Amino acid sequence: MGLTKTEGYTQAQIELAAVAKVLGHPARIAIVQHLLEIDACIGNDLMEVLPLSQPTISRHLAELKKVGIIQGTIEGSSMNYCINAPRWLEIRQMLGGLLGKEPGEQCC
Amino acid sequence: MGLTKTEGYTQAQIELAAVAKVLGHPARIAIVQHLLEIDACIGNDLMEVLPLSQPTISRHLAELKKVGIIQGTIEGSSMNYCINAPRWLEIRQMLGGLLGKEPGEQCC
DNA sequence: TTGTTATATTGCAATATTGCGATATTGTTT
DNA sequence: AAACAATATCGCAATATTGCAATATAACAA
Repeated sequence: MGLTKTEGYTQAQIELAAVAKVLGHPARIAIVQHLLEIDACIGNDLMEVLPLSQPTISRHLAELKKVGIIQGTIEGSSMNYCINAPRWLEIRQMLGGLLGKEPGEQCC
Repeated sequence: MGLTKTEGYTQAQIELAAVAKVLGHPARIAIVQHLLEIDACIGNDLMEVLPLSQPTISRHLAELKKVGIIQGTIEGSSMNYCINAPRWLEIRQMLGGLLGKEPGEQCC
């Protein structure tokens, strides 16, 4: 099918998975790391950072934007992408909530 | 293509993405949460927790195992899956290292 | 041995993802 | 206006993912 079932899960589980999924690609990890590093970024800079073509980078940026990790504003004829700070803190909470749980004793 | 390029990224980026990717599905999120909750788990319990068939659950378990999030030991005729504690702490470090970075001033 | 239980694997169909070249689109410059 | 720059979208091909039914496998029970 290729289509993920959404019935039977909590909204929190679905959203957590959606965020993790978007982070599940090295190019998007690299983009996020780069943005966190330099605080602001014009999209084309990424052509020198990533081993991908311009259209492909554009798509990865769109995916990151879809779940709110980054936001972009128009800056003349170029785009100004950066981390969406409030959302980033939200994601930290969400993922942190999962990661923070203790695995307990080794049982098997 | 459908095939993710791996050249041009650091090993850390590739591994981080691989872990995030596996967490990028609500069923696998639910499995991990459930395992963290009850500390141990026999695979078939999941049939009552997830809205999925037995073969599909088995595949999700296999994916979680592939990146080391869970481990399974044979317990008679059933499986005993649980969180791989040392690996879990490793993953917490990896993902935490990314999430912990401050997004800085809102720039756009 | 035969049946039962628990899990894994196979085979398939449907959809999703990834990547790029070509082409829009939009703003800027000359 | 015409050329240029930066980014987005389209169209395509190749591969990946998801899900289930059917089947295999393995341990246990009667």
